[in-house]
Amino acid sequence: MFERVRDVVASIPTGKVLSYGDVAKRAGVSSPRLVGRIMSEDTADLPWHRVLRANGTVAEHLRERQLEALRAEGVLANGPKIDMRAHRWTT
DNA sequence: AGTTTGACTAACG
DNA sequence: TCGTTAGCCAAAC
Repeated sequence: MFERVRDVVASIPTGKVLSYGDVAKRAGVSSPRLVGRIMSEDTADLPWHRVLRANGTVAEHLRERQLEALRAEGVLANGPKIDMRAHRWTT
């Protein structure tokens, strides 16, 4: 199931983002916490910065890197939060 | 085997 | 808009 989650995250196009809940749903896992936990263990090649909370914020220990990475991909934050409505990956 | 802990979310106040 | 509560799964103690 970890592979499933990783696959979903890896398939997020540059400039787009997903919430943990979205990733969980796409990956077919039961809880968004799983996604977070999985990524905390193994983010090796994943664009983990493209995954944020549903409200567009991120955990503090990641926030700086997160925003920096997203900024580099064109997902500019209007402050400490990301504009999910604009950048949410919808297919 | 039971408790604690997270890169979480949705619902309430 | 921000803090709290309850529900959630798997790993670490």
